[in-house]
Order: sequence, then structure tokens, then C-alpha cells
Amino acid sequence: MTVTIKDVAKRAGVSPSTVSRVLSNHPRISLETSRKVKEIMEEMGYHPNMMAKSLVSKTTNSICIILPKPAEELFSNLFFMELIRGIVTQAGRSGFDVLISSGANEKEELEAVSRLLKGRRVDGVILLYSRKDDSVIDFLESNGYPFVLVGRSDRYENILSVDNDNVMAAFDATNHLITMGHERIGFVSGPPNLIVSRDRLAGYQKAMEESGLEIRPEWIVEGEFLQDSGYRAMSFFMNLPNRPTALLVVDDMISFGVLRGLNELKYTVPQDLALVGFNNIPLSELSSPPISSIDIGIYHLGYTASQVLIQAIQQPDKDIGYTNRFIIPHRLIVRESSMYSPGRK
Amino acid sequence: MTVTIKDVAKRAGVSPSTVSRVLSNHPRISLETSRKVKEIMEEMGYHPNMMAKSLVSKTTNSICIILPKPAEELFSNLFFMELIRGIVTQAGRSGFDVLISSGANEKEELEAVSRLLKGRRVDGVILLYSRKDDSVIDFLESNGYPFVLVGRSDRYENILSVDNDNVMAAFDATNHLITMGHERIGFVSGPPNLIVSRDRLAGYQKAMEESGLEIRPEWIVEGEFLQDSGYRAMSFFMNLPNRPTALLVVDDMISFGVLRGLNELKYTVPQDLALVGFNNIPLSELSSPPISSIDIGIYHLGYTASQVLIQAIQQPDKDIGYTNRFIIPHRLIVRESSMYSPGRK
DNA sequence: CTGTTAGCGCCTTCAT
DNA sequence: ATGAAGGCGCTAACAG
Repeated sequence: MTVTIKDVAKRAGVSPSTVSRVLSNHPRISLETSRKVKEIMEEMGYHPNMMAKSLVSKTTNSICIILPKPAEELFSNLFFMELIRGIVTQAGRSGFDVLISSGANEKEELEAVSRLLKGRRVDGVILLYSRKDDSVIDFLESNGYPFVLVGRSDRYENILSVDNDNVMAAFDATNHLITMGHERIGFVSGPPNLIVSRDRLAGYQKAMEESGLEIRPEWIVEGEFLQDSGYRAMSFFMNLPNRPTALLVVDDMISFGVLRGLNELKYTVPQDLALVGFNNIPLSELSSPPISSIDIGIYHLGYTASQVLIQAIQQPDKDIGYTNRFIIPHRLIVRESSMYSPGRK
Repeated sequence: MTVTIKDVAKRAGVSPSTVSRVLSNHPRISLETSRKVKEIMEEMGYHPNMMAKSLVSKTTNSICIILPKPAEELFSNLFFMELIRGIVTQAGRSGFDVLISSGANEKEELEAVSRLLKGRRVDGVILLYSRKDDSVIDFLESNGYPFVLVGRSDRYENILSVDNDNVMAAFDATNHLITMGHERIGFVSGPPNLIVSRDRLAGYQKAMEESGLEIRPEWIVEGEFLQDSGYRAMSFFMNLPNRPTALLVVDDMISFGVLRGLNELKYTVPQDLALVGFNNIPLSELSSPPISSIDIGIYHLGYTASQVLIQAIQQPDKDIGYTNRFIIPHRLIVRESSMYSPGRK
């Protein structure tokens, strides 16, 4: 049924070793033989058996992605799919396959990772989240397995990671609003345990301070009100005395909730409240009005993560510690939601 | 470095076969030995080498997903991610790993599939698209490889597939609008080469005909105007003499474009035009107004596809031809965008 | 019940 | 430049 090296060898009248050498472009092999063998391989439809190859080479040419559990996905599926696309594309170019896995809880995740790595099914791992303490990272690190984190961890310093400069991104976004003439700017955050939320908050604060603008605690909202509560949250917010004229929102998905709340309350964006979001999901430009957003290069993030991981797999020595964090550039996309300059009061 | 069966055997004072038997829960093995071996495995941190296992068993316990190329993804990333989640979850429960792959064009796709299958890296394939003629399907079918199609193909009749009844779904959606009192109903379609577009169009037409309502060709629009052209398309549409009072939109993503166009033209939904979409993406309920949508159970679609494929892999005899199409139920989610009954004229 | 033997398909010495 | 032999880690006969 299956065509093996042996078969090809027999048919070509040479030894299996010779065929094997042809396969690996061995230098010491006659051009004549090489040509003939290749022809026969083609003719017989030979395909190398990856499993056998892996068994002897102790390498699998594949990596795996650990999806976060649904609970943690504030940043929607859009985000992950785009990331995966980047990863898969780059991995493909390097001749790597991508395996995708997830677990219902951290324990299951750890089991899966352990099985895949110890069972020699993959050579390395891409982690798509950043938790505070993470048994998976502990496992990977203490066993010396190659892995890269998409995001940032402040507990683990010297691990490979690919991330945006979220502080700077928020800084830029805030300054954009300030430049537009806003002085009272609020911030809608995501789950506070996500590092990205904290980083963006920090960038916002930094920009406000550097411009000598006031930050009031009640201007900072934690935005888990994706669904129904968008209305109430915005209602509270808009009724503040001396309310903000602009809002930085940590994720475009949340922006939609905000927008919805504002709409129900009959407020107009950007006149009553200007908006700038993050992540620039495809729908950001389709909403009414289109939302200004920081594009963080999600595809690029995935592409780079894959590249970095594969490099680490192939040359396990290069990470000397000072080039371990890779920063993907961001850029602000200005749309209608922030194209309005408030008059002074 | 790696702990093998041999090592465990030596340490336990038994033969490798015995250890292997313990691993596979062989019946004829003393309880005593079994316990001891298991203990030692635990203690030595033994993990079976998947590659070696695959090599001898000629089975990989993994499947692969072929992503469509970006060009074909009218139905956004949201759709695919949700699908993948369903697939990965179910596969995990059956002890299968999921590999994900894609190609820049059909030729590359075919190469990838061929490499994975002939190279014995995966046992079967899930196809996430339905094209008219497909060299990948031809390849899979003629080689007798297990695969399942998410979607429908009218060229290939007897292949395993998981799909919605899109005709019925569109029928239901249209009837909902009719029940609400609409008589002039339009249809925004997707790319005409996608079967799902055609099926939904058919369901719409059926419902209209059965209710004795008129269908005008100019009421049927091909909706590739996601981005900028939403405005112009809607402008054309709303200026029709005797224009529709309701619109069926083939995908929620497109609904956003429509909504945006309407907004710019100062029309109100649902008063000026009622809207019902498909796929019920998470954002459908966050838009202003929230969009009524047919939920097609994307996760369920993926979950079932995985289940069907794995079953086909494990018992390659069962598909006798009359149970090859699996239909996932849909349901209409009514929201504001269709909660308005137009007065008669 | 347990041990021995022989591969799965490939690669890598070691000879020639 | 090519062949022969041994082994990667595991399973599946075949013997006891």
C-alpha cells in the first residue's frame, strides 16, 4: 500500500541507504544515481513517513498553540483567529506544522502540554495569554522546552515573548485625544488581571500626567459590561458632574458595548463623547460612526511569535537574554469617532 | 534523557513487553505486576513516544483542518474561530490532536493535504469550505482518505458533510418578516459562488412564493460591499420606487455594512427598513439596534464535524451512503432590528 | 501470565 | 560513491 524507501531502492536497483542519501541531499552521491532515484520516487509516488523520520531524528517539525479557555477571552475570537493565521503562515514557510490545543482548566492545559512535549509530538509551544502565575510556564521553563509567549509576563523575566508596547500605544492614543483638544478623558479597562489592561492604563495615566491633565478615579471604569450592562455603565458615566469628553477603550469589542449604551441614551459620538479603541478589529470601521483604533498588528504578532519560536527550536543557544522581548509596532487609525474638537468651557 | 519502556522494564525487573501490556491495559496481566509497573512509570516520569507508537500502529490520532485562504473568507474570522473551538474540543475528548493548515492557493493546499496524509501525519481531514470543483476533494476521495466537509457540495454527493439546512433557515427568517407584516422584502447575498449564498437565496424565494409575495430582481443585491461601498449600495437600494420594508442579509458581518450605510443616509432601523441576518455573531447583539439573526450553531457544527470524522476514521465501514449528511439545527434570534410591523399602504 | 523475537520506515555509523 | 548493519521506541505475534 505505502511506498517506502525500500521499495524505491529495489525498483531502482540501489540500496536503501542510497535512496535515503538522495532524500537528504547528501553531497557524496553520483548525479546520475540521484536523478534516477528521484525519478523513480516521483513515479512510484513516494512520500516520506514523517513518524519514522521523527522517531530517529528526535524532532517533529511541528509546534503547538495553546488556546486560552473561553472564559479568558475578552479579546474576541477575531483576535485569536488573526493571530493563528499569522502563526500558521509563517510556520508553513519554515516547514513546520501547527497543532492546536486547549484545556478546560489550567490542569488540563498542563496535561496537554506535557503530553505533547514529553510525548515528542511537538518541538515547542506558543502561549496565547499571560496569566500571573502559570504552572504551564513553570513546566516549560524548568524542563527547558522552547516556547514563546504572546503577551507579557512580569513574573517571568527572561522568557521569549512577542508583544506590543501597550504602554506606548495607550500613551499615543491618549495624546491623540489631547491634541484634539480634550482635557477630561476617561478610560474603560478590561479585566484587571490581564497585563494588557494594566499596561494600557499606565500609558493613559502617563499621557495625562505629562500634559498636566487631571485623572479622576471615577473616570476609570472596568469594562466587563459587554452585553446588557453597557447601557447602565454609560448611564452612570455620562451623569458624572463635569463628565469626560473623550474615552479610551481598551478593546474595540468593548467599544461596541459603549457605543450601544450611548446610542440608547441618545448621545452622539464624537460630539458628546469621543472614542478611541484598541486592536482595530475589522468591524471597527463598519460601526456607526467608525471607531478610531490602535492597530496592534495582530497578524504580525502571530507571524513573529512563530518565527521566534522556530528559531529557538533550531538554534537553542541564541537566546542570551537581552533580545528576548520582541515588540511589534502599533499605529493609530483615526476615524470619525475621534474627529471632533470640543470647545473650551 | 528520555525515559523509555525499556528503562521502566529494567527498573521494574520485568520485560519490556510486560510494560507495554500494562500500558495498553492488556487483560492477561497480574494485578500485582501492573500496579508495580505503573508506580515505577509514574516515579520515572515515563511518557509514551507518540511517534514510535504511530509508526507501528499506522495511525496518528490526529486530524487536520484546512483553513480557506483569506480571500474566501467572507464569513469572518469569528466564524472560523468558533468552528475551530468546536472541533478542538470534541477532538480532545476523543483523544485526537488537531493540526491546522492552509495554503496560499489550491495547489498549495493540495500539496499540504497530500503531504500530511501520505506522510501519515494525520488520519483525516476537515474541510472548511465548499467550492464548486475541488482538487483537494478529488484527491481525498480517490485515495479513500477519511474527510468531512463543513458545508455542502452539490457536485460530490456521497461524501461526509456537516451543514445547516440553509434553505430552511432562510425560509424561516423570511417568514418571520412576513409574519411581522412585511410584504416587500429584499435579499442581500454573499459571493454567488458560495453554496451557502445560493441556498439562502433559495429559501428566501421559496418563502416569498409560498406567501404569494412578489420578488423583484432589483431587490436582490450581491453584498460584497463590506467596506466603503455600503453607503452607495444602500443609497441605490433605498431610492428604488416602492422599495422593500425589510431586508434579509446573508451574513451579520454584511449587516453591519448595511447598517452603516443606512445610518449615513439617516434611515432608521427597523422603522425604515427591518433587518434579519445570519450567523448570529457575538456583535449582533451589540450593534445599534441589535440585529435579529439566525443562529446556525457554529460551535456545534465544528463539534459534530470532528465527531463524524473521528468516527469515520475509527470505523471506516459505517458510511453506507444514507446517513452521510449531518444537519445542525438553526434558530431565529429576534432582536430590535426586526421588531416593527409596517403599516399597510 | 510473562519473555523473546521481529519488525514499523527511516537515518547513521562503519565498512568497502 | 555505495552497501550493510544497527537502532530510534513501541507493538504484536509467537512461545513458553
